[in-house]
Amino acid sequence: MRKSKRETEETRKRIVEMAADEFRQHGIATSGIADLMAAVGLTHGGFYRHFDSKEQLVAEAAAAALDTLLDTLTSAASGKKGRNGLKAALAAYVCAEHRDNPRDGCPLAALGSELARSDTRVRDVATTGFSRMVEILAAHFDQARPAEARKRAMATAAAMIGAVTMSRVLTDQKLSDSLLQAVDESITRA
Amino acid sequence: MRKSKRETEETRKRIVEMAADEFRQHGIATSGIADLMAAVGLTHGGFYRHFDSKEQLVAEAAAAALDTLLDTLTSAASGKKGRNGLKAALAAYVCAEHRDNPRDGCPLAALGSELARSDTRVRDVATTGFSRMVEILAAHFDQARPAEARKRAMATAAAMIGAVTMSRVLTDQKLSDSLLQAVDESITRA
DNA sequence: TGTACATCAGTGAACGCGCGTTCACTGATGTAC
DNA sequence: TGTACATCAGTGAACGCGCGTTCACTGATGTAC
Repeated sequence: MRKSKRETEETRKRIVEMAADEFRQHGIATSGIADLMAAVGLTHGGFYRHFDSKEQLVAEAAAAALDTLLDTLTSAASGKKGRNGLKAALAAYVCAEHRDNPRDGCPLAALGSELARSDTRVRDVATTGFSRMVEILAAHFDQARPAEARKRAMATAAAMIGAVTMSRVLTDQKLSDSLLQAVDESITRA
Repeated sequence: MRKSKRETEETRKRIVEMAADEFRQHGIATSGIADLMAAVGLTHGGFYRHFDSKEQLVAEAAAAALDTLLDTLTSAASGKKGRNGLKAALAAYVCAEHRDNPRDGCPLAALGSELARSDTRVRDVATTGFSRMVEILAAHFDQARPAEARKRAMATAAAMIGAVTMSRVLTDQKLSDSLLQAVDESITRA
């Protein structure tokens, strides 16, 4: 049953990517290894040929999800200067489509409070991801001095993450929609 | 072993309050009924004399935690007018002390992403709590028309919740501190 | 290039464990007369 | 007001279940000669 090196590498990658999806959709503590492996088309026993523990997978899945998010933000803003780049990134993040699809969205919004209680390795990954998100946003506050741009970018990132998280909590759709709109306007205007 | 009505009522209240604390500190899915009852000084079997299910307790604990939060915000801002009331509420919420003590802090910040995946009853409670938080904040945007004040209050609430949530994720203390400061300044300035 | 052997990806049963929930039981409280 | 009985808060054992993790095994892949 042994697989080739290339196949092994690809399987590992598929597990990480499926985990990133499942964790964002169902939460970390509430996603089981057996279900995850079944989703990839394997049995649970093989998991430990690829990872030391669930926690290691969480760290790698968070990193993968953050990479995707940062690519999305970067490409949304690409080719647009200053405020327009920021607006484009906001439109991609603070929107109903993102709210309704946690599975391929931002892991900080989908898992924020769970990440806060995760071990250091996982939180380190999230910290790096958040910093990179701030840098991407800061590049679009180009009329401010770098230190000031970074501060504004941090506040913007927190508002974006809070907006999407809370928009998913609210059971009142109109309220949820208007929250997203309010945050979008608030940042765009600032 | 039967207890008097008054004692029963008090026991029930103690369970709800302990649950509110434990959930905020350790998360909902990761807090067990047995541990919770032991923390209250009882055995787990008695739990179902008071509640139909864990989910019901979650809803009541979330409501209790939100009540406390709203009292805190209200009393922080009390006696201060307009912008000064907002500043006082912000100082109580977007701060290191709140970040470092999830156990008696805001349940939306402590449990946001878990609440987003909770059942409708729990999310209804969170929705009401969020709306009331928005109303408290909106009262301090008194130079704007009511609809506009409400919008700004929603954006402010999202930023506050996002700030505290993310400040708990970050492993870099300086970065965490400066995130709180950036959000505080950003809202105060707006 | 071909052969013999070591490696190891994946399987599926099994591990101990803690979960939410149920239940028979105890004995103090509440109630009906 | 006192007595007899029903109620029910709390106990602790037990339920089925799913969790993360381990392990003996299989057989294809990789490697050494």
